[in-house]
Amino acid sequence: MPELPEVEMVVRTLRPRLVGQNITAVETSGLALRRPIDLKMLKRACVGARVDAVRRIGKYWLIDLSTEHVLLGHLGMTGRLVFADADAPRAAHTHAVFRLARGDELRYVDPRRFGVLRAYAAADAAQSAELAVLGVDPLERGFTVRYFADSLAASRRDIKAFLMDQSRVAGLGNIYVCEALFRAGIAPTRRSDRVAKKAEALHAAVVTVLKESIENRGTSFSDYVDADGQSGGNQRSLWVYGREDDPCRRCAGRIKRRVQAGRSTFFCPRCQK
DNA sequence: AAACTCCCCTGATCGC
DNA sequence: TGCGATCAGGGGAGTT
Repeated sequence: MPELPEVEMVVRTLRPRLVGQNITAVETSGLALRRPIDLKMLKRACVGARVDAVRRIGKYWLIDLSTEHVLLGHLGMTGRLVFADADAPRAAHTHAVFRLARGDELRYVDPRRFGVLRAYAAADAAQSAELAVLGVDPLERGFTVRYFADSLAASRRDIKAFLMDQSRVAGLGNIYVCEALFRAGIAPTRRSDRVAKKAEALHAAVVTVLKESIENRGTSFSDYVDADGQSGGNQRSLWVYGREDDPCRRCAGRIKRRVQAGRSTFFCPRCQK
């Protein structure tokens, strides 16, 4: 579910409600996410900690704690972070609860349990299994046209698979890959090293598609909400994703769907070459 | 290096 | 109305 813009919205809505707050206790459901949750490590990091900062790298959210630890999470397909009063009933599939000294709780809810929730010593986080493999975040300074063009030139995979690969560009998922390729006018099956000439246009398309979605508070198909419980509005601005057989908004031709790397790709055969 | 297949898990939807 | 098949915005492991 959540790709870079949705995680960015979660981080932005967490920040004012969480920074400066103190965590007094942590609980978990006992069920594993993608991997089992290490409750001992979560407690070591969180109990008695003050939240110093909330940030994002790719699709990961990070909470910096005064204990010199970092809480790191990924929302998978269906993960949510929600605030609730401590005595409010817990939603089904609540797998972690962080009690705040203020009296309320931050809860991690994830029906499909494809998410990640881990704590690291602050000095170790960047070298963690999750973060060490990530490429450049497309909204950071390091995402230059040069970096992107060189990276494209070095790959013979199709451009859809390339853009989905978090070790190249960290944060794009199925929706924004489809949208960025449409915006740049590039067919999803083109070989990466052969779109190098269009690297600048594709680079701009990636950045624009992400920024526009953030302005629209992210894309909500079914379950995505930010930490205030708000749905996004970007689903109304999509050009191709989820629009199989609908008319292209640019040329009025028919939007097609094909399966690539195990996932649906939506594209306009007339607008994307 | 990259493509495949299968896997993790729940829930919504669709065709019969 | 019920029921199974299929699909979903995520990633990873193991195999060619």
